[in-house]
Amino acid sequence: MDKVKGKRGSAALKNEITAYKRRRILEEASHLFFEKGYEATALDAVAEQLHVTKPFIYSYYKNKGELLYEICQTGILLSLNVLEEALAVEGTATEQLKGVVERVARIIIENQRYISVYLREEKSLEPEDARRIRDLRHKFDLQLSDLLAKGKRTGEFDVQHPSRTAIWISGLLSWIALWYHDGGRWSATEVVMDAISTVMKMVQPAGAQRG
Amino acid sequence: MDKVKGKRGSAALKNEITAYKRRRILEEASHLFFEKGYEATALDAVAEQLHVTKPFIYSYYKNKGELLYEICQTGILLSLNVLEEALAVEGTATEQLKGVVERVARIIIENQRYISVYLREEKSLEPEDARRIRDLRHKFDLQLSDLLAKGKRTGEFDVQHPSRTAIWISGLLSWIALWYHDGGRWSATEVVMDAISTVMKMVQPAGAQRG
DNA sequence: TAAAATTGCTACTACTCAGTAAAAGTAGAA
DNA sequence: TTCTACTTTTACTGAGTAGTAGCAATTTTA
Repeated sequence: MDKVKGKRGSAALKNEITAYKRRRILEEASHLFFEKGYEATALDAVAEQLHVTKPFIYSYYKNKGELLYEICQTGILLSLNVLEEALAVEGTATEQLKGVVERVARIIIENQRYISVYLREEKSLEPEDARRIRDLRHKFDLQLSDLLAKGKRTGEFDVQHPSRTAIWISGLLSWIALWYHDGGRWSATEVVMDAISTVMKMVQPAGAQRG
Repeated sequence: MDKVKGKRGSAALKNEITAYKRRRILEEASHLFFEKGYEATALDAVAEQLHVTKPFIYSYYKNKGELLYEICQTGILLSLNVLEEALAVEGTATEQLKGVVERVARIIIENQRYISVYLREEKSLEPEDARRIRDLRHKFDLQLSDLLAKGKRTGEFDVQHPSRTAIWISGLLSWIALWYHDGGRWSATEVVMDAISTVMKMVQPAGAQRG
């Protein structure tokens, strides 16, 4: 009767397998979009990486645009999730901000391809998809802004305009995705540490440096 | 005998006209590349904007890639030129850095389309072109780094690692091109002022804030 | 083992677009 | 007007690729 029937339980497994295939397609697509750009990457090339054919991809994704949408969404959701994770840790605004920058910077380095595809290919998204992504981005900036406002109230931070400062900070973090590269002049840890101290300088009040 | 002959002087005028046509093509191309992306923009569309045809463009540019190269180059050269202009003004490291950030931020807002096409479409450049652009970019970061090192020597700045800080600053400036938009929440002047104070906070030593 | 359902592939269409050959148009010189 | 040189267009080719119809292979169910 039900679409999800048969030996109960095997339907769940099947869903897992379908989800796995979708994840693998997304993963290879993100690599190629990152390396060659969205428009310049043919789905045949993505299929080849997976040792399957193009119609295989079309039976898991509606079209090329959906693939791009999910990559962009993955990038921003990963960041948003660790931001919320860091905010859930009890502590002063200073401690929380350090936690946010550390975790987000790390997740950006580890998932660079998702974030930079998002930053570079926003214009290739369908308008409706672009709006949804922008909303997520906005949510990120808003939570960061709230944290800055909290630190301002407690006197920990000196920021005249939390929402504008939040944009600079989220810009600094995004920027990592655009220039970092493995085996470059600086290690991931150095970059993360430097991001933390740079952000703290941006918000610390006079006479409070060296923390 | 000479390629440049005929009524002497008219050759110069002709060169000016050719240069003007090239500039106009570049300008329209930069608008479309900015709005729709490089790969997604057909040269027929660029030609249409200019009320000419595609072969017209091909008689002033060798191919589509050359157009992209010149757009990217324009973006970085504009920034590099105002940086050098600001450095030529006598003053303390603090004064010079403020001058640099103000001018570069302004030029980035005014020429947003060139800079953001450069940031987004670097992967679409021919390898050789990409290298040349990277060299210009590197020159920018290096001069900024030298300024920070100078301020460090005089005790005006507190930066442990000038070349890394230079990258954060040039990232902050580039970031403007990616999110600023006319008629948005903040005016160009507000953004420029905020960029200056944010950068100064990043480099100012303890107890020196509010300058 | 046979029927049914699912999954993936072969082979294709329809279209877009970079780049070009060659003709047509235009302006100045004689 | 006619020759010459240059500028711009018309009309085309060829390559690449998003997306699909329908078949083949495999697995599941009975």
